[in-house]
Amino acid sequence: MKEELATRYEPSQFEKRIYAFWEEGGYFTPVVDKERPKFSIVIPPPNVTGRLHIGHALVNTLQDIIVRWKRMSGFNTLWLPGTDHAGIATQMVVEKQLEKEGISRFDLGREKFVERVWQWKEQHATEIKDQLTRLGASADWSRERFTLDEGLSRAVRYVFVKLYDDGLIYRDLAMVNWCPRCRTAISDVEVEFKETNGKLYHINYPIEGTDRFLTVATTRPETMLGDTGVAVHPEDERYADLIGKNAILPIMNRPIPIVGDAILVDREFGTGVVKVTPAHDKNDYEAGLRNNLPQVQVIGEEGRMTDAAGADFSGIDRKEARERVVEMLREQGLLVKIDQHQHNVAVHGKCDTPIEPMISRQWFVKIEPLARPAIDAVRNGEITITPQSWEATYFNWMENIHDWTISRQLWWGHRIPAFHCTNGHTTVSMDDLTTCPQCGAEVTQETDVLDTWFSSGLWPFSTLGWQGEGSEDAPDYQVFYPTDTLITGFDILFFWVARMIMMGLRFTGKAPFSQVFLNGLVRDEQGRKMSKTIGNVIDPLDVVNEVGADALRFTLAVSASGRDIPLGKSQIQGYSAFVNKIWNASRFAMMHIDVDLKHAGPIERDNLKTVERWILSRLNAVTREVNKQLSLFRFDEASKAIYQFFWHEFCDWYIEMAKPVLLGKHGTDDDRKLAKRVLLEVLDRSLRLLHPFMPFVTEEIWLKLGGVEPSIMIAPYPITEEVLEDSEAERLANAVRAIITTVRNLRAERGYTPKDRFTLFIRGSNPRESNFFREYAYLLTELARLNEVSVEGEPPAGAHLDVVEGFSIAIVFPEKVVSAEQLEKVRRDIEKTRTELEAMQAKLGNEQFVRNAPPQIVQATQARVAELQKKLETLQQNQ
RNA sequence: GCGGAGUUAGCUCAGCGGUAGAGCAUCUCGCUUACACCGAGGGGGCCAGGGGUUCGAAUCCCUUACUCCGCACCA
Repeated sequence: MKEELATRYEPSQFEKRIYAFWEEGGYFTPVVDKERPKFSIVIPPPNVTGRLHIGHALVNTLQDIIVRWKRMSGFNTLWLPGTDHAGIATQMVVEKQLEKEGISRFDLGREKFVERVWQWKEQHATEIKDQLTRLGASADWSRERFTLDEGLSRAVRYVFVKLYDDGLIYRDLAMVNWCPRCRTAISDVEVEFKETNGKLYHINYPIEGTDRFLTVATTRPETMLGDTGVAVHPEDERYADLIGKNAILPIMNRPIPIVGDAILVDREFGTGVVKVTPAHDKNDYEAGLRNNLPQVQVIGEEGRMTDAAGADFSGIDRKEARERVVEMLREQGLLVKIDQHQHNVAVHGKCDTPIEPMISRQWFVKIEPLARPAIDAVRNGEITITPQSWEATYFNWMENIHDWTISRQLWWGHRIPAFHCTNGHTTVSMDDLTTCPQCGAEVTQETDVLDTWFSSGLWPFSTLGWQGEGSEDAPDYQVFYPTDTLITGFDILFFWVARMIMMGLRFTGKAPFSQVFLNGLVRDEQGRKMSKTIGNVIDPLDVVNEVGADALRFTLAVSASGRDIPLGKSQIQGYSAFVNKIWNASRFAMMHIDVDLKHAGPIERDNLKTVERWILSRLNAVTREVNKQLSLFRFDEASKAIYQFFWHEFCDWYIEMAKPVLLGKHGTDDDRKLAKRVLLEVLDRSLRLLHPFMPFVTEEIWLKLGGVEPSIMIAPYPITEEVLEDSEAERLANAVRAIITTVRNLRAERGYTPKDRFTLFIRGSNPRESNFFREYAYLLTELARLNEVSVEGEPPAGAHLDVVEGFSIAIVFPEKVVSAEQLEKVRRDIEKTRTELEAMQAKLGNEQFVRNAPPQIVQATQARVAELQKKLETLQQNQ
């Protein structure tokens, strides 16, 4: 080898250079060719709100592993990157920025404000790209998309218009979730419930014309100002006579009817009397419709009380209003009691502000017709979800889905393509209108924008050039749609995954992807959620700077099983040691390899010795395992398999076994040549196996091996080759390893030093085995530190006897007093062997076991018994 | 309330019907010319409790307890 590796593994020395090398090579960009087998995947577009966190590092590492694996496996592979405009979230961060400057978005006005958000977007989209680059993401940046791009916006507009024309989008006055802080309606999925220790207020409502009261209980006394009725259960004897009478609403002194409503009222709960506020509670809203109760809006869009709440309250905040209402009730003697009450408060997931249910005119998607095919697609296996347990959650949600509120009273987003005229006509149109098609009056465009997830729902096809009817021949769409795999967090299963499935099926007639893998949440070592308040947040870029991208990626892969992922410094450190190991093993190999891959020629299998056959056979098995586990999204199993092989088989054993030959201490020149060739082979294949997990270090090393391909990332991914399988070589090599381990154990147990040398007697059960041990006597001598290995001789009396992997061995130790501790150890060994033997014999003595268990199990048990018997007898001779 | 997941070595988890595993941590011994981010070796578990199915259960079924996550939500 001409080139050598640096003495120390320092990722910062080459990671950026390697990434630039890939970009220059154009390896991230697939060809647009319908004939070639393709693999495509779209990134879950990160929000342009800020920097990427460790969760992004995870989801993008997992995608890159799959993408690199598929690309090396011969697929024409596209990983399409991009970002999401993230309506509310981005608007919020920019508003906060403005706040620091002492202005609000209203001071700027819509147009100027949106300009500011675009500036923000440009800056952060660049930053996000840089971060993904540092992680090694092999995404095709030439196809980078943003949800507000012109093409994607056209697709959004087309979908909106089409759904409207099909009667699946409507505009209506309805009870919606209103966020007073963001001053917009939000959809059901954006509402989160927070368990809160609140209060339950019991209030007396006087009954008109009597001196009786009805006691109602409420958690939100301020809403009573908008009460327009009191409900009891129609069959409740306690109150039956009151139905039809009026109660007097305290403070407001307004008569409100007492109605019977079996749906709203649960007789058993509380006093069995419910105040009805149709304008500020979903259940009350419906009860109000049933009983013809008027809707009085007492809380406005900003969470302040309206004029309808009366002069005492108009304009004050809803929180303050609550205190004042309670105070007034107390003064009037109508407050019965206040109980502690634990209940769930609905808050806006983005800003934690308590939701105000409110009647408002909004745009909705009639969802049921879209949901049905989406349910079927998962049910009939067109789409699989991994881990499968999420399918139940998916069905549960889809089957109980409610219409989707898609309008947002925001400025940042896709403006709804509806045009209102002064005569009250509304027209939805692909083209911008200036006059009303119905009456010719002037029109203005709807000011609301669409829910961010409306555009994200089209992501798998809008990013590939689909823009509605007539755009289906877009080349990327033709070649890469439908995509194959979607990898994302389970937290956006409803927000995003479900919507993509619905939209994809509706508009392209195809499921947008066939496999969904939902990854877990990254947590800290103690399983806690990472949060700024706890201070346990790990910034992926810090880790990359510290230990390199490869160590971080490998740690994430090893930890990712679909469940929550505990991540801490110790884990990352452990796997950065592994990268270091790869580096140093490669360094060692390259000191001996003297011909590059291009000129190495095929391996002459007939000349291979047992140890070489063994390592190649093991490598082949690992290759099978990795390919299989990756196809199942078992990143943990796949990465652990290579880790185990590379470190504990290749480095710990094979390299050590090859050293005597490589260093010229043993064997012929041809032996050495062959050993070098095998060393190169195993290193090459291992690097290729590892590449999807550790792209940088594998490339840095592999380039120096002089392969045919210009980059490891387009070299073929190893596949299983039957000729490499060799169970006999594995059996014999395992025996050698076990014998060496046994000698090492005994050395330690008996208190000998590494310098003490022993004589080993070993016997094969046939001439072939004897020859094998004769051939590898030098290895036993070297690695077990012996002075002699005797294959023929009879061990002298007093030698330590044992049976290892079925082979009888005897070891002659130099004179040394055997301590009580050592005798104890022998005794325990015997005890352990005897216990197992007895258990096995009992099994065989059980007629039902022999009769019912599969024959191979019975045989294996018999074989084990024979082995244990032999071992027990041998061990007993040591006493 | 409905649904899902979990409870295995000190920690984090894998194994999901046939002799209890890994990583980290811990202890002992070693600076053997790739690597001390190393090597060799050791200790440590009635697989949450109970019941059942089976020749055989950490693994399947039932049940209890606790934890977590969705969804729904009673004022």
